[in-house]
Amino acid sequence: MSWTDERIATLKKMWESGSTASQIADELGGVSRNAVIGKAHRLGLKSRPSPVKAGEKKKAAKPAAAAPKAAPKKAAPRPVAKPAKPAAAPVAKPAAPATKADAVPSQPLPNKTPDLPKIVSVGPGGFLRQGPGDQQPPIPPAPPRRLVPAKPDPSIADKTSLLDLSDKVCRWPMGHPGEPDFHFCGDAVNPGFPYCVQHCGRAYQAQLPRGARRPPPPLPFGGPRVR
DNA sequence: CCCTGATTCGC
DNA sequence: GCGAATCAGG
Repeated sequence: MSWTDERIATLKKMWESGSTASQIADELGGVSRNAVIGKAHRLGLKSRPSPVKAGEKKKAAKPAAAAPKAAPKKAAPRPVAKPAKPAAAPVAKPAAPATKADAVPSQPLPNKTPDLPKIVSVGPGGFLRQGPGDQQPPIPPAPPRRLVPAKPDPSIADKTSLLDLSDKVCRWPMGHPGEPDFHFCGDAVNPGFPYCVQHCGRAYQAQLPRGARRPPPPLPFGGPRVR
């Protein structure tokens, strides 16, 4: 599998939405979790709440890690020494949740929250499912108007692509990412929601108890891909 | 054990 | 550039 524009776009969207690398990899298909992470980093995306780095100690004694490695798998001695690179590239935004001490949920308002981990889930086609409340933050700068350029495939020339999403059009996925005709609904949204009225009906179905749940619920175009 | 992301390094 | 192997925290 190669990293096409579409796949990269999906990767970016999902990564920035807080989807895990596994989810992204699974959605894209044909790539491993590691591949996604590797690509994400190469793209310059970085540092979602990483479990390992979250509890960063002040002491950055990194070299210790390399030592125990010694003989990985191949007996090939690795004289390579990559020692001093301490002040690499600190994140522009200092991590908010340094310790559990913070919290202070004193702001239920959906106002502009600085860096709280956005709770976003990914729907059937890799779209962003967001709470109606926090629709506002995610698309502040209305990007340059693009009337369907950069879309080599004529079959989706008039469709709503991943890049054409705005807070005014329905984000319901039609098809699956990576497929040639993948696009979004694009209808006018139900105000306050990411979807049009019709798709809101699908997106916000009440969750029934497990026992009483209807197995074959309506899903867009066959629902999630089966693998 | 499972999960997560980060990093390294051979390809 | 890619991603498996590896590391490391939860």
